[in-house]
Amino acid sequence: MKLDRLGDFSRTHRNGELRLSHAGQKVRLLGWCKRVRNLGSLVFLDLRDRWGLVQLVANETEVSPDLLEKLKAVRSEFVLGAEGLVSERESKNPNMPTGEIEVRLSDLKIFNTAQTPPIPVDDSPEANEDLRLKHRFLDLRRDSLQRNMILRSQAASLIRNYFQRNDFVEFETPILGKSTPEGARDYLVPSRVHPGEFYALPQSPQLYKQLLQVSGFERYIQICRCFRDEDLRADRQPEFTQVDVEMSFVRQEDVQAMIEGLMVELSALIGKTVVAPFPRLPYKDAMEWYGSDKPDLRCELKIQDVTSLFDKSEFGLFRAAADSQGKSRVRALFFPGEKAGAYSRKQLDELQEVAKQLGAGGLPYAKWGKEGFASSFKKFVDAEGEVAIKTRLGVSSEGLAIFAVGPDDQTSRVLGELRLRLAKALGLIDESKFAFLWVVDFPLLEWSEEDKRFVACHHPFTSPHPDDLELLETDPGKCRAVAYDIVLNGYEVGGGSIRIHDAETQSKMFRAIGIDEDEAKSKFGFLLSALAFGAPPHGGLALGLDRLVMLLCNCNNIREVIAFPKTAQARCLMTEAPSPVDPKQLRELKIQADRS
RNA sequence: GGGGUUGUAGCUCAGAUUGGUUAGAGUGCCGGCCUGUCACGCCGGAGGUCGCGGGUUCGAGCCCCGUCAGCCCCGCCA
Repeated sequence: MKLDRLGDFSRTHRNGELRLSHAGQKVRLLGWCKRVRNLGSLVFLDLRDRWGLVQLVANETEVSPDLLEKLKAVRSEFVLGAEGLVSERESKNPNMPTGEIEVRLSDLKIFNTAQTPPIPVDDSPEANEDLRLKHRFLDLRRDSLQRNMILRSQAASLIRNYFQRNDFVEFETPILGKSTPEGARDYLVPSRVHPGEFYALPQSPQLYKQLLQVSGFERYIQICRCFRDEDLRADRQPEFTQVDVEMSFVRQEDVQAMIEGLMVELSALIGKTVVAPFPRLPYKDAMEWYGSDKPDLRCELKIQDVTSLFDKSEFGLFRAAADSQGKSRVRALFFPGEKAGAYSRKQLDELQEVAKQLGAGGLPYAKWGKEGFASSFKKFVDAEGEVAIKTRLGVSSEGLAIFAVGPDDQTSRVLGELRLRLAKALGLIDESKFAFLWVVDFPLLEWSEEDKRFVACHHPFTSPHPDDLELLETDPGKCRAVAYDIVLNGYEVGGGSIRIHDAETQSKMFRAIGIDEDEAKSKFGFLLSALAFGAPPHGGLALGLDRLVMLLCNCNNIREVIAFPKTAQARCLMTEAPSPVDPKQLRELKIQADRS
């Protein structure tokens, strides 16, 4: 097919903006053909651009036979230029914004043809994700991804504007950095100039932003790509974007207030009203009530301790917990409602399967439904006992209670997960809500069975809680950190801390996690040295931009807000990265590939 | 590293009870007809390595073993 040249053809309007008020105007439009409807001597064509759709029409009594033939030759996704008169439609379409008008063609340019797309370019039904990723450039033409990418751009712009307004300085820190111990696996980049030596891509610009505080910039912001060579999830990509923030002379509350202001504005971007300050929940309470360090507060149900109800019970499993002096506890969740009370044997079995996979022995339950009281441990519960359970759990009518027994870390895991699943299945989550909260007072350190030492929960630059300083040397596992996560609808969308700003505390911290003086010097010498030259008290946080935008877009997968994401196996199906390289490149780098 | 799940026409899927003739549907695509369509309609047509390899069987889309790929989860992610 002979193509037209763009020449000096340019658009006078955007397709989606034409209205009845434009009637009578001669317009020039650009875009892609969404669909042709050929009625013989009357032909319609929907023309799509970034701003919307408009219907073009040609009628054999009005246009030349050549133009009509040309129009009939157009196929889906051809790239077109159209010239014509905006006219009121004979038959209007109330379902589209431009549905009152159409453009009566006087000229048509075909700038390019297109093969039949391997995936549908409209929104339903959605093609398999591997096909979508392979032809991502087509996938990105779809309305939903166009919307997501545009919202992402708006969010990034809002964020820059917000921090600019608040006197932050935007920085760019090195991508080629130094590999440090602790934390995630690094992506490494070989140095050609220094054979056998490697740069590491940043897991986060943590140390740079702290050093910029030492330099006196006081307020730092960077929207930066970070890299972690760990396995992927629906909300985790090997490269992701962080909104990195750091401030001098601040307390935890100052950082939180600054971020809350931003969240209010970001929420408003999609028409959600949220009220600051957000709830603050100590880590301990989050685990106790919600079984999670990132609870979804769109559902208000709380885990309850019911151990003491069973201190005289015949039910050995629960009785043992009551006798264990806190080593083991019986904890329960009650889901109110008819639907919960009517949970079937089969559904309960499925829940039990989930509980077992999470490490529980089984899933004791009690339910109150149309047939009255039923329970997996009913034979151990008399009428009085049932009343006691109902009173403790706050059961007023129908519903389902599930129980977990064992050490806290296990019962939290089980009940935390089942809380989410059941709340979702039972419609107990208010989907319209944007539920922010801060989880605070995280432990500073946790024991690593693998490494046989304490490791930092957050990172090794996190300040110990001032009240717990002594514990760092006497009982490190009990020491709290001045660290805080911001959680939205059950997703951790950011985390930060007040940092250690003096060399002595920093050395103490390194000691606590088993990094000796020599190692500390060789790995973090620059930091220790900087802290010794008048580092101000400082702290900050980093937001996961991808997750945040994912939630703004009402998606449950981070790939929907990343233009060119990778698969769960960390491949790009479009470019087929990663790939073997030319042996010559390896020789230059003095690297041998071992593909065994 | 482990567990679960999916893979059949360009795309989305069906293919049951028990392994049995020529593997179907919708949509898309190609051709014809059609002056008010907008998920256009009507008529006709083309289109299949049932992911790949091996095995069991007289016979495998279906059963078995292996393998590859997508997705979800655990571990991992300071």
